[in-house]
Amino acid sequence: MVNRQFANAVHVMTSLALLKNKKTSDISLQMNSEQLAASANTNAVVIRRLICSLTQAGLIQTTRGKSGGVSLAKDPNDITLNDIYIALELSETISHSEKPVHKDCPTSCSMHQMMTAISEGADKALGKYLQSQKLSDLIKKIK
Amino acid sequence: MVNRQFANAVHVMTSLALLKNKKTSDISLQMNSEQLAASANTNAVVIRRLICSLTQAGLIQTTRGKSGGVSLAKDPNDITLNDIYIALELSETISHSEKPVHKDCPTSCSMHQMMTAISEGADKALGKYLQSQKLSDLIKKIK
DNA sequence: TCAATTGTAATTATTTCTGATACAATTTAA
DNA sequence: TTAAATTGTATCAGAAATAATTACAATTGA
Repeated sequence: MVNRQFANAVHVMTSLALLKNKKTSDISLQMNSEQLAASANTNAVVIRRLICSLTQAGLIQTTRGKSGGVSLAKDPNDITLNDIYIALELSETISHSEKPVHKDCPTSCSMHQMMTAISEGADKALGKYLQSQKLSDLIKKIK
Repeated sequence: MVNRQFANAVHVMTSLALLKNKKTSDISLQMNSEQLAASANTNAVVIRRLICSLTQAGLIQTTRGKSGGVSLAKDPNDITLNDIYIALELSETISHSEKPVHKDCPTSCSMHQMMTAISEGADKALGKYLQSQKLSDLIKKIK
């Protein structure tokens, strides 16, 4: 139940990676947020917000102003899904309540700490998997 | 970003497991939805909804009517967090859009299939971790 | 200087999740 | 046999999270 941001970010990165691999011409290997939004069937601002996160993480480069746009900053072979996931700074995979505990209930008193540990373990497991998925491998499956 | 259901279900199972381990008396080793709701600081109906899922999965037993309630159906040593997770039949960990694709865009055309594969991999990784966490181990950490 | 673009704030709309009320079905206990 | 307590479930209301939209400042190339 990770939200759509991640899927959209993967979409953006995939598009840019495919573009980077097109060595056939000298066209500027960048796309703008409108094009990316059209491809991902969402709004350009949604894409631009993702772009900010991905830029800060060093995964893409952006240029502002006229004829600006976005391009991949690294080789697809050096980018994993975990890099993308981390870039978005999403909240923990397994959420749990911050509600007050019942001090006379051992379970209630221990749950928060317990769920934090479980959540960390889950994040770690998820991260390990995502780290095994290179962007370069993903784009091989396209067309 | 798995929703609170899972945390609440773990809470319920933990409470019941602790109760089952109390061998000190012959009191009926069951709790009702009101007690569980109080412990988890939520509504009794929320708990009853979880109870239904957990019962159908064979993890707990419920008895209806006066002096009814809920008790653990198996040994905590034979229950993992994955059993609980599966019981809830939550949607996939990584969600992605069902929106129409742009047929002239290779990325758009491939994304759904790609994200489905990624999501399955993530679910599998998460499941493997959750399977390693036994309820019996969790309750050892309490008090 | 103008047009195109990113960056970002603010607002609205939509979706998802939780909480609450109500009541039928069941079953025990008095 | 009747009353009370409980699960099971439907339905609605409210809250919270997410996504979409509008608007505009900042930037930069042509």
